[in-house]
This record gives sequence, structure tokens and C-alpha cells, in this order.
Amino acid sequence: MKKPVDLSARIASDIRASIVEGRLIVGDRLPSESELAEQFGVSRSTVREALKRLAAQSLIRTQRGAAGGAFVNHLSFEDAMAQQVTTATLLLSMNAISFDVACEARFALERACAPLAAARRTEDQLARLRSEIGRQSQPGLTDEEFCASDVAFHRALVDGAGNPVLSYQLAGAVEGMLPLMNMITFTARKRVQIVNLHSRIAEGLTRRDTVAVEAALHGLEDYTRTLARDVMAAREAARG
Amino acid sequence: MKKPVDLSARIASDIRASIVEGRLIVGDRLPSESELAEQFGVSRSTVREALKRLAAQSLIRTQRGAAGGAFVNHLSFEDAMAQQVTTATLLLSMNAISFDVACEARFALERACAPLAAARRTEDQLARLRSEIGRQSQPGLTDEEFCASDVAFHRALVDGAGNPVLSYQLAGAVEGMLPLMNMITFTARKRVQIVNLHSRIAEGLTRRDTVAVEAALHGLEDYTRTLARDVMAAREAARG
DNA sequence: CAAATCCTAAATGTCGGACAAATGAAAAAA
DNA sequence: TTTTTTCATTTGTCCGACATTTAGGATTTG
Repeated sequence: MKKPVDLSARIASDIRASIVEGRLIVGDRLPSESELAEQFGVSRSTVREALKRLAAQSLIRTQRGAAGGAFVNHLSFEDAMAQQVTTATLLLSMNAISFDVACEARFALERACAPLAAARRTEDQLARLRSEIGRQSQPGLTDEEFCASDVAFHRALVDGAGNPVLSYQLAGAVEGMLPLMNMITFTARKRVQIVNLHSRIAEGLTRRDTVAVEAALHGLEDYTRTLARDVMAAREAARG
Repeated sequence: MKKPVDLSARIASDIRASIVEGRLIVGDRLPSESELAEQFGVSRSTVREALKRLAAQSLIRTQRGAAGGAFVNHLSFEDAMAQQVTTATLLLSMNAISFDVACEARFALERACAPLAAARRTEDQLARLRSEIGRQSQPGLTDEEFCASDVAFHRALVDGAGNPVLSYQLAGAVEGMLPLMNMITFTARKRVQIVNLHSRIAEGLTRRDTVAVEAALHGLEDYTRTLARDVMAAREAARG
């Protein structure tokens, strides 16, 4: 693709291509830093910078010691999700993404999970949903705790679809929005509304009623956007 | 969160937190490598390895020269999508994700875009869709070219939703599946079927008929999975 | 003989210094 | 004023050294 000018970037790019295209597979050990330095005709420092680049993308891991070295990493869903979340967070905060756009994307993705979750949800997952609803009804909760429980609820919903790829995709969308959601103050009255909608979702899934779940998600999207609009309006008024 | 043992990882983590939490904002210049080395009480090499880690995540960019240094990068959708695609590709190839699971996730996400795309599609986007359909009908196309056009078609479909966050999410799902899709040989007969379904999608969008688009996407998902199953079966038979 | 201990070689992690190359800005020349 | 030159700053690269970790062999000990 591109021609990186820096040697360390070029070397990282080379090795990355080897991994992506399957010439190096999971568990393979790369040559030692000294050997790589000789192979590429650069110093060990430069090789190290290249390896750190790859490590930052979770493509390799390094072990010290006699049988140590750099190994092609098994990219787990957890690793990928962690990256996804930080990337999504920055993407939203840096690109002047409006709350509406982020919200729309998030609920569109969640609704995509509804039919699958309705068909496959287990009793365990239903219990998780109800447990989070119970927590959200507790009076002493801070806004942050309420938000955290909200995230847990929606992750449980998505996990109900039983598709790890969807869970991975959604994690970024939902958790990336957390900073934005945390700006909203959830009064008792608002919490009741949200908990009601959550209950409708849980009931819909219990009855395996896709349409009901989608409708509740639509309601939740509308209500969330209304809340955000009010927050923005209040903020405007305070400034003017 | 975690306690990185390596100094370069720890420093990278520190600076990353500063960026994510807003203490450093887009365009800000970090102290020079020497200054950072002094601040953190480490050598310049260690600082450099930390900075390379951040550069690998597109969090910073570096400039040489007098007014150079490391600057907090503006994370564009393009950068994020490129990362997303390589991550998704590796995720699918390393985690023994079945074709069915990947396919299901992809089409679930695409169907999520259908209502939005039906409401907002422009004439330009419709023209793009028809243009790709035209290309896919040409007889001389290789399988790779057919796949590439297929990707372009689906990206245009998703872009029709007019939500950059959705476009970003989908890019990973669709392009990450490319290596898997490329394993399928598209005979003339199969191509006709696919082009027919693509046409139904384009027609549905033209009429702003969400239900028709979703139905066509369902049909395409089923057909794609059938094709994959046949490929796998043929492969099994060849081995046995 | 078996088990525990020690030793050693190999590899990454860190350090410090050195020079090259790029680059913007100040100083000098036209 | 405009152009050229010089220069200080900063990243990119290289080298050599030592510390730290670790697996596995060698040695000692029961």
C-alpha cells in the first residue's frame, strides 16, 4: 500500500504483512532482535521500535529469557474489543460526531441483534438482564453507576444474539458512547422511564417477541435522544 | 487498569490516558523526546519505544526538524477504518470463526442500515449501486474482481445510510470477510443469482421500500451461506 | 538413582552517547 | 525588500554496554 519513510515503520509493515497474509501464524516465534537487525540491515534499536509498533496492535507478544523472543499473538476478542473501545471513544470525541449520529448507529446495531437474541437467548442471559434492571432501580445509585449498569444491560442484550462478531462490533459502539452518556444527569423520573423500557426489552426477549424488542429499542433511542437534546439546550441556556 | 511491567508500555499507557481523557487534545505537541525522558526518568530509547506504540495506534504523529516533535493526531475515520479492517481480518482468521457466524453478523449489520438507507439514499448513491451491478454483469471478470465489486456495492449500500459511524463499523465486517469470500469460485450461474439479488436491493432502495431491501438481504445471506457450504463440502470430498 | 541446587547461555529491557537528516527561524547578504 | 546562509532544535538511526529474566544443562547432595 503506502511507502513508510521511517525504517521502523517499514519493517513493522513488512512483518505485519507476513502475519496478515499467513506467512507467520499464531505461536510462531520471530527471529531474535539481533537476527532481525542483521536480516533487515538495520540496528537493533530500529528493530525494537518496529516490534513495539506490532506489540501495540496486539499482533505480537514478547517473552524474556533464554527461550524468549517475539511470538505471533493470538488476537483474542478481548484484546480486539479493548482496542475497539479506545478507538471508538477517540473517534467520537475527535470528529465532532453529534450525539444523534452516535445514538442512531448504536441503536441500529442493537436492533440488528434483536431477532437473533429473541431466538437464542438463554435463561442465564435473561437473568443477567433482570439483575441489571434491579440494580438500576436502586435509589442510591450515582449517575456513573447507573450508566455502567446501562452498558452492562446492553452488552447482555447483544451477547444474547450469540454471535461473538456482533458482540465485538457493538462493544465499541456502546462503550465508546459512555463519555457522552455520562454527561447526562439521570433524575429519578428519567430513570423510571428507562427502566420501564429495559423491562419491555427483557419481557420481549422472554416471549421471544422480536417486534416488541425492536419497538422498545426504538422507544429507548427516541427517549435517549430527547434527554440529550434537553441537556444540550440547558447548556446553551446557561451559556447565553 | 492494568499494570504494564515494561517501562515503555507504562509510559505509552500514561500518555494514552492523557489523550483519551482529554488532558492532551488534537494538535497538541508533546514535549520533545529528551524532555519526556527526563520527566519520566528514563532514557530516550525507552521514550521512543513508547511513542512508537502510540504512533502504531494513530494516536500521535511525528515531525522532524526544528519545530517538529510528536503531535496528538486527529484520528480520522479513514485511519480508524484501516485499523478496523486489519483487526477484523485477523480476528476472523485466528479465532476459527465459522463462515456462518461472520456472514450472519455482516448481514445483520447491513439490514440495520436498510431503513436508514431507504430514507436517505441519494441519486448519486443509487448510481454507484447500479454501476457496480453493471460491472458484476461483465463476463470477463475474475473472481477477485467480482469480489472487489461486491465489496464496493455493499459499502455504497451502507454509505447510503448517511451515518459515518455505521460505515466505519461495517467496513471491518465486510472487508474482514474478503479473504473468506475470495475462497469461493463464482461461476457464471452463481453470479447471475447474486446480481439479481443486488438488483432487488437497488430497486428497493429506489422505491424507498425497506421491507423489500431487508428481504433481498436475507436472500443474499442465505445464498451466500449456501455457496460457502458447497465449497466446504467439495473441499471435504476432495480430502476424503 | 533421584532430587534439589547451581550455572550458564540466550534473549529481551534499559541506558548513554554519538552522528545524520530534516526543518523552521533567525541572521546575513543581495 | 527579497534572497540566501547559517544555525539551533528535534527526530531518525546506530553502536556498545550492562541489567534482568529464564530455560535447560551441569553439578552437587540426599
